[in-house]
Amino acid sequence: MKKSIQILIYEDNVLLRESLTNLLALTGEYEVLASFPDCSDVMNQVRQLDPDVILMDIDLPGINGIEAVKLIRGFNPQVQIIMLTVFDDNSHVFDAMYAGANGYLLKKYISDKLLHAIQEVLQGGAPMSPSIAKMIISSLQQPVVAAKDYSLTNREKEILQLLSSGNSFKMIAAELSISLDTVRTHIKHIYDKLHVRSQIEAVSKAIQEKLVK
Amino acid sequence: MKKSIQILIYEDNVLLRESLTNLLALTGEYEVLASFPDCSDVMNQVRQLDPDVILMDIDLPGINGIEAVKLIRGFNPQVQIIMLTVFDDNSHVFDAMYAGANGYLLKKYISDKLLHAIQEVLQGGAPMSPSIAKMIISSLQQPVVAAKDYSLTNREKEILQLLSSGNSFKMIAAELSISLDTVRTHIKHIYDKLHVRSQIEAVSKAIQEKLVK
DNA sequence: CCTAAAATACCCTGATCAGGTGATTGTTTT
DNA sequence: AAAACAATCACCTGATCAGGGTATTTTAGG
Repeated sequence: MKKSIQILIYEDNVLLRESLTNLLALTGEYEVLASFPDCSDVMNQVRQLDPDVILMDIDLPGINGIEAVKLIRGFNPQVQIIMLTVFDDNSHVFDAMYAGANGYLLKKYISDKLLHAIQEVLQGGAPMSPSIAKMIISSLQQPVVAAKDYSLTNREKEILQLLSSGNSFKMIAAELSISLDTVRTHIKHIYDKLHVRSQIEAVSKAIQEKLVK
Repeated sequence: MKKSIQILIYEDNVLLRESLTNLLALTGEYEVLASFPDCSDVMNQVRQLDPDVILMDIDLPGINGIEAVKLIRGFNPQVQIIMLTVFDDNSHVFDAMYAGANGYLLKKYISDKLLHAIQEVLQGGAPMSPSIAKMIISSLQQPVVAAKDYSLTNREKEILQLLSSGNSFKMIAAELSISLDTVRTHIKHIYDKLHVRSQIEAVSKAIQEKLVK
């Protein structure tokens, strides 16, 4: 008989906590090691019980689920963590992702998707509800919008790129095989167009506004 | 009788193209308006046929799927585009996302997930294969992983931050109410620790390695 | 209490950068 | 053909930065 998947649950709602436990127990493939209504002792619990998967509610009293993930990730990079949340809004999801969660499931999809989500994280995937995935996609598509037009010529863009990579005027001149004075002329034009008065401002603005890679 | 969902297919593999068409036709809910082996006339085709959903192979001869998405998004922001790909590696996926695709399906999951994925995009979600979702999550978690330790003191970090925002030494001195020479001393220490020899290199490195916001 | 680290400050010299002015050549646009 | 733009180069002046050394005060740890 193969070893069952060991699971730890953090969920403050008693009914949901018990439903989850029952749901997982019924399958026979999963063993719920324990379930807790809060994360007050999360580090010791995870260390001692050493689960394969953690189901973590985001909205917990005391230490919230996101803080808990940070704590866990501080000493355990491999346990698979699936966040359970009623929020499909912005910041919570991102914070949880940054913290190091592996999957995100809206509570309304739990009955449909939980078992599938657990399988996915164990296979190295990142399960998430469609609307959450949509948020992530949208956030990644934002950079496309950027890149204002300062009417820089190709040569000016090239020089701004080199400057932003840490090259001095002298190095740029050598790199492009042109005179130092020519580099300076281009730099002056760049300053005029970007409305800045020093290399620092130019580089800062160029990187901030994604004028360079 | 409700109107069927109208679909356009771009896929260079003949067998797969026909399988997709048959699979969708069998359900009775979808109507394949047309299917093409390349994107040479994609703009006119999308404009005239005006589909609800487009299935787009990434690896197409001539204009590839990612370029095609950019072209389509140029005039049609609402059509739902699902990318079909054999790649679960790096850049292709990101490029497609930046370009404005709505979902991403690895070809090996097509038979299992295609119908479900179409439903999801039509409901405003973003379907994607678990491994692709994983890539996205990982990319969002990088900022957490980053930030090497150069043993900068808090004051040095503060000054590096101000420098990277475009401030001159003079401005930093004024901002922090310390002497210009003190700023210079801190700067020297920062250069030593980062192994650089100019403000440009320092700022470039600081932003590159996410030492500053 | 004592020490190490951090933050503060000053001086000097040479290198680099900013701003202004002017000029030549070739290409593109009108 | 004329005008506008792009890329190239030069010179001059004053400002800012880099690198070296030295030194005092405050903070944090053992």
